[in-house]
Amino acid sequence: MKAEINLATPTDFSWPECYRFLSRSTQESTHKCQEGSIYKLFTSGKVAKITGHSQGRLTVEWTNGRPSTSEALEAVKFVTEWFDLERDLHPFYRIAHSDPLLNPLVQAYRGLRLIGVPDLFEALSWAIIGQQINLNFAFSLKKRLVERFGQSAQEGPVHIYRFPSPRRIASLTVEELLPMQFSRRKAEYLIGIARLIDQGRLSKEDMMRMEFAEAKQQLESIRGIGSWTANYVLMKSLGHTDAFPVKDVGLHNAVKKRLNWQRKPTLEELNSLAKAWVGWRGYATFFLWHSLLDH
DNA sequence: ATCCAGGCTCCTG
DNA sequence: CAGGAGCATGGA
Repeated sequence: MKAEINLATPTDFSWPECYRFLSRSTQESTHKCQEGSIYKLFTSGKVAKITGHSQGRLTVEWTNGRPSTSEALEAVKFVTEWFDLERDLHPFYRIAHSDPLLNPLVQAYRGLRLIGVPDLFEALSWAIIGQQINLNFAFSLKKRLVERFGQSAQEGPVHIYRFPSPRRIASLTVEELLPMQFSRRKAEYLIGIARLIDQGRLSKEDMMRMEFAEAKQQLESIRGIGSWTANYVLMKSLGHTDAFPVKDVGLHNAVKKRLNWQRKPTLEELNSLAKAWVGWRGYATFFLWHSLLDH
């Protein structure tokens, strides 16, 4: 297996815009952005360097050892889901172009794709960590968890980490998470979900076979997962472009800012705006979130 | 100081 | 069954 793989990118793909989203926090702990490339640690313990190029091309390179066939396939699958490379965005752009709120965003961020969290446990954990608290605090909680319980590898001068496995988190007690400033509730949610996944009672494979409503219902039946978290995960990990976390504060702030309002929109107003986005409400939400990086 | 952050559960009346 | 307290902490 050669140590570099080329992937074709779709027409509507902007590496710089995706990179900008993935660089949004200096506290990010599960990948490293450096000089236009992104480094990611895979299960094998090998680090891949991902770089977008012009001419509709993206490369995945291994810097510390050649990948086996299965490792290469894992990486390709991951990158494809991470950048949503197989999505046909024409219907979304058609909707967005005739929408006063979305049109400026798709013009400005042309080629941005919904950056996912392909691993279901990581997506659920990240959503739970982010409940109620500001994003900076959420990033530092995640960083503590990752640096304490995740695998790591050395890549030049920097350590790079993987999000901890469900098995590792399932083995913890609530008391071990409290000193890291998790609330008791969040620690319980996290460990509970890790156990469900470790026991095989919750899996991405199963969830991917379900219709939206069924998947949402299963998620919401789990302690710690409400409608915001369910929709977040459906959108970021399970590929549902219409999942709509309507209670999201970031979404509220983005809409307020884009419309130049003095107040945040009500849920009724949001649902009303979003009627025009049906089928793509998750994508619309993601573009609105991205707009908060401006200014 | 008070309120709010990419919410949710649980308790109260 | 609607409404509200509590959660952990940092920043405005």
